[in-house]
Amino acid sequence: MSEKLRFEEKPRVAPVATRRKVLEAAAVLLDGDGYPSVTIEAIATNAGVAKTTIYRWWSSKAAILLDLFDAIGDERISDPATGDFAEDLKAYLKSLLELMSGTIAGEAAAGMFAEVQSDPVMKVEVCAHFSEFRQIVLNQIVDRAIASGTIRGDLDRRLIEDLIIAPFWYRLLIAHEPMSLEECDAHVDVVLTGIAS
Amino acid sequence: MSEKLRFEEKPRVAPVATRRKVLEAAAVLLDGDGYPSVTIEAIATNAGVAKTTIYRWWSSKAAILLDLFDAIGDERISDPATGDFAEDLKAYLKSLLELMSGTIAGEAAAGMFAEVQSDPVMKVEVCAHFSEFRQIVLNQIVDRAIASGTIRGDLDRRLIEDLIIAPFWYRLLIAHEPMSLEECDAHVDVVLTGIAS
DNA sequence: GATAATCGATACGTTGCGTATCGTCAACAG
DNA sequence: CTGTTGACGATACGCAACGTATCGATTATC
Repeated sequence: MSEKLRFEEKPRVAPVATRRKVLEAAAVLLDGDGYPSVTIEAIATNAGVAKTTIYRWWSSKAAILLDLFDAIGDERISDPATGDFAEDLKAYLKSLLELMSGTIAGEAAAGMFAEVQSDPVMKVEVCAHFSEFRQIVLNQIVDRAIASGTIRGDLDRRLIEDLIIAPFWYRLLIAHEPMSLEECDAHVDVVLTGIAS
Repeated sequence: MSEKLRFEEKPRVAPVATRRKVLEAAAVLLDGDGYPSVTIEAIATNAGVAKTTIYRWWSSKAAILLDLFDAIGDERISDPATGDFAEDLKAYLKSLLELMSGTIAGEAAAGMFAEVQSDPVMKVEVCAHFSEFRQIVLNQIVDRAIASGTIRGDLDRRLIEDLIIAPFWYRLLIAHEPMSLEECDAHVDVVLTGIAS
């Protein structure tokens, strides 16, 4: 004890087996009867896990959905790096579309945002997490385009990235009519050239 | 009874006094302690109205929020018609911003979308309503711009309008960091010219 | 083989939703 | 003036889900 006290980092995450059972049960429910059927009690039952166990490792339903969202999305969106900015963006949007429409990640996101409206603490966490999630790859793509002079360097980064990505989430989470693959392409083209004649 | 039976249209809306009391109470709650405090029972208490009365006229909390959203937004967004497309768009976005950030309309919208995640029936209604709401004025502005040749006529209408409006809603409802007035201007400019060098 | 962490089961209190019942009150028509 | 109708308030339910507490059993780890 010659050193300062070490507050050892306890593993504040669920044991893998438990986490796997819980997230899988949540995914099955979400995929089956949709978001309304995703309740803590249903998850517990379907996972063959006690409700108390869930509350030991997750603070709320939003936390579970966020965890699930991450588990699905992790390492599924990679940088296309085709060498062409437009192609990169199109590939990026399409892989995002595939993930969000082809899996339950989209519904997890929708449920997540619904949940945090009544939970200020998780709200900032989810928003921060979501923002980070969206930026990891997009940032790299935009970085290259700015460095190579493909796109204007005088614009605010956020403005650019929102312009690219906002319609995607808007269609998915608000309009509930996800973009099609063709619309992804068309969207990228018009973002580049603008709508003016 | 020589005529066909007439199924007279009963007035399926609440009497004005009741509606006013309920929506006002909902607004006060939303403005005060935020969305989590907006419960049917709290609305009833604050409005000095019995819960049964509320259920007589509204099918769910989402219906109340939708009604409130309309009541606030109705006739508050007018067509600027300045003669200049960019100016029209900027004025439009700013008045929308003022409405959504300066009143509780934004929070009503957020609560509305959270609510309908667990209510498939209201979900389509809210989405349709919301889509209509957003288009009334924007459509006119875009119409004029296409007619006058200010913007390209070869683009999909939805693509154009989503590009304009999606970042606004994305920032407001998902990122929970509404655009600033300056960002509205900058956004319109870049939508027109694109981000390419 | 002891200690600690994790777990399942169960019970509990609470909130909020949505329904049912019933007596009251006001408007309005005959 | 009286009867009918429509809206209302009060109250009581039943129910689902949340989140907490307790406690004995199980597993892992040293």
